[in-house]
Amino acid sequence: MTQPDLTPKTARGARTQERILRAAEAEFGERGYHDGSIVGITQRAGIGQGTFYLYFKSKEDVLRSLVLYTSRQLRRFLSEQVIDIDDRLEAERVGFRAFLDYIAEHPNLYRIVQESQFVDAAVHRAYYDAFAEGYQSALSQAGFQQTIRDGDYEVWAWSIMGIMHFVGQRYVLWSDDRPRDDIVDAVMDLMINGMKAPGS
Amino acid sequence: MTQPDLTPKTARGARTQERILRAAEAEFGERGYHDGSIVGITQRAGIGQGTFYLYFKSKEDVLRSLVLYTSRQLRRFLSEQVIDIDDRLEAERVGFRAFLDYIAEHPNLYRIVQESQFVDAAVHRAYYDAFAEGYQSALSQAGFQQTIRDGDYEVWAWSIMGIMHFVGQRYVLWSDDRPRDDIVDAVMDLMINGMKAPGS
DNA sequence: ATTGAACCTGAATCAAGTCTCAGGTTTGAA
DNA sequence: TTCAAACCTGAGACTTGATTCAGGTTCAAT
Repeated sequence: MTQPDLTPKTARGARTQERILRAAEAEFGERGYHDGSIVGITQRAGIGQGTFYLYFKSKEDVLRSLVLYTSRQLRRFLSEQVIDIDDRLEAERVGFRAFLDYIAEHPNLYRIVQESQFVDAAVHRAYYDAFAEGYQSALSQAGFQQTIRDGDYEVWAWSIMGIMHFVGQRYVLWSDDRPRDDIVDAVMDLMINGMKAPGS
Repeated sequence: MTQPDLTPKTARGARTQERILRAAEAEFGERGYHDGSIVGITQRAGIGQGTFYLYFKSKEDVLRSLVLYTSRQLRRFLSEQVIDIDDRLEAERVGFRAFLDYIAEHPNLYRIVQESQFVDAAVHRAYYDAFAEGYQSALSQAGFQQTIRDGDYEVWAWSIMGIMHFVGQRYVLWSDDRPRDDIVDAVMDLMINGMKAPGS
């Protein structure tokens, strides 16, 4: 009843686990979670089917791993891009641009995160909670320094994530017919200045 | 090779088709599209399995029907709520509130629309394109009347949809620990005034 | 009362795909 | 060189569920 330890013990094992992860990213990204198969993953990885189960408990388990991986990688990437920008609004612009570039570069990972909502809702929610928390504290900091207005930063954080998600979906994943810079400008204009007419 | 006509010819048939649709809404909403089954749908509807195929080509087909149904119903509902409000910003507030109330009332339908992304991407995208178009033309109208600032209304429309989606997901579907009015106020504050600090 | 189009049934068919397992190979520390 | 832990294999046991179909029922028009 004690489940075996699935951690690779040698460099060879670590390499194989990594190949499985990359193969699963391609398989799920291209065919979706349900149509994607273990056979497909192991073939892409160039290993036997049984090998998959040396490193992952199940099909669901590898999806979870991919979501956690994406969460860490994307948050690290965004914070790296923004680390030495003092102005919050400028950081917002750079971060938004970096996000669009990331999903353009990793559409499969991004799709997998979305689909995880219907496979393991908890891991999907944890992904967004982690982002929201980071955003909210960045906004609080900026508010304290008077870089931005006072406001309900928790709700704002979720609003900003919503904008990023939908705009990224529409203008990067579905079609990239418009220059990314224009998109970023339009969004920043809305987020910074709002919709209110000048004389009112 | 000519596929049969699946339209109900009598009131009885129409009633049965409607029961299937409602049963599928519950089944897919509660168990998800993939875990949901035709057996489950037909049992909820109180009919035989074969009857399902008198009115729907396949499992996918009934999902498509539900998405189209939701698209029409939600857009009708929102435009009804907003029809005699002249001020666009006030209309925005009322529309947003109505949207939150709708998904609180119909979480299953809303989940199904989301999941359709991974079953029939075209119908999912059409759902959002229809909304975006409506939004964009409402914003253009308001811009013409100087109710709102000039801007990239297409990108703004997708931004607003993103906010509605994420905020609805977080504060209605995942948890309703905060009063809906507060949420609406916080979002409207951001959308109307932006984040910019007063003296800058 | 008759009739045929519309409607309904659910057991059987059939395809897919996850996960296990018994047996074989590789590796590196002693 | 030895040997035990780690690693790898892939056929097949097993489950699940969408869809079909041959046969039965309802109902409204004649």
